Amino acid sequence: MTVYSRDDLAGVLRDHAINPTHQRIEIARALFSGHGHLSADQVLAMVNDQRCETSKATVYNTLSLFLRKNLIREVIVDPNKVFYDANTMPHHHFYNIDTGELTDIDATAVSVQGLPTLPDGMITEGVDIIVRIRSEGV
Amino acid sequence: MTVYSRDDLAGVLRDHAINPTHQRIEIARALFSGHGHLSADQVLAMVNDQRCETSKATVYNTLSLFLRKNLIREVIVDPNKVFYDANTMPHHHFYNIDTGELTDIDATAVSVQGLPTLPDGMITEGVDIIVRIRSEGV
DNA sequence: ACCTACATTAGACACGGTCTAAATCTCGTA
DNA sequence: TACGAGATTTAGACCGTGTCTAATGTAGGT
Repeated sequence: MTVYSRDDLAGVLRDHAINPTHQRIEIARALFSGHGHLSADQVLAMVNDQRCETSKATVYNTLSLFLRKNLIREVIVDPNKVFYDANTMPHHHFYNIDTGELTDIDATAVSVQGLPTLPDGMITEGVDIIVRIRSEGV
Repeated sequence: MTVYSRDDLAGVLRDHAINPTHQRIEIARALFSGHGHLSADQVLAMVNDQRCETSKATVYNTLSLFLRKNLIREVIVDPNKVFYDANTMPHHHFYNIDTGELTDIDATAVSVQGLPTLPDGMITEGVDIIVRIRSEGV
């Protein structure tokens, strides 16, 4: 797990054609800090622990900007919260039903067979596999 | 696609140890009407088109009751809405990003290889595969 | 310094979903 | 038929995530 300086992050943002402002760098810091999968309110909390105060609107704006620029991924597993994932390598997820915890599964080893062909004119945007797990004997 | 009478549905509910009340039968009718995947508010709208008016609370109560009794399944693909699926056979989904439309994929033909072993003491509750698709050239 | 386009902000708002406390229904028992 | 207990339904208040708006701040080019 790499740790990025604020300058590194500015570079990463520029590489994705994103104007690196203070707020965006702090939000990127939170996402790339290795805390795994964060929801918008967790990002907001982390950023506001630091020096640079940021508003809710900016966090939401920035997350959808990062998403559009393929800097992060959206993970939809919880009915009332979206998680954001700084890992853009192809991968899937374990989802612990009891704790809500998400764990990555490297996709290079995983293969899916037997999917039907797509309807005409449709293309695949991505395949998400979610393995829902829980503790034995609950 | 089978069509159920209200009496059939009452039987289905009883088979799942659910007391078949008027409201529950109407909600089951909506879910099993072949409209595919419905959100809570769609169910509410369909039920209130019929004779028997039903409150929002009852729809939510009933949906989670049906879920607990394995009469229906929950499909989580849309960030701001849960869909309910009367098809409890093992299956996966195509999700049309543009229209929000969900289509079933029979799971009997699909196989997944290369998933890592679970952490100790954990068991798999289910594997969901979502193939996100969209129209070519958007 | 000025202009323009972009970025940020507070706070109101929308909406899916939950909770509560009261009303109503069901059904066995007498 | 009347009763009571427990299950069910209900309106409406409430909560949390996420969006929108309109005003303000900021950066870069001339």
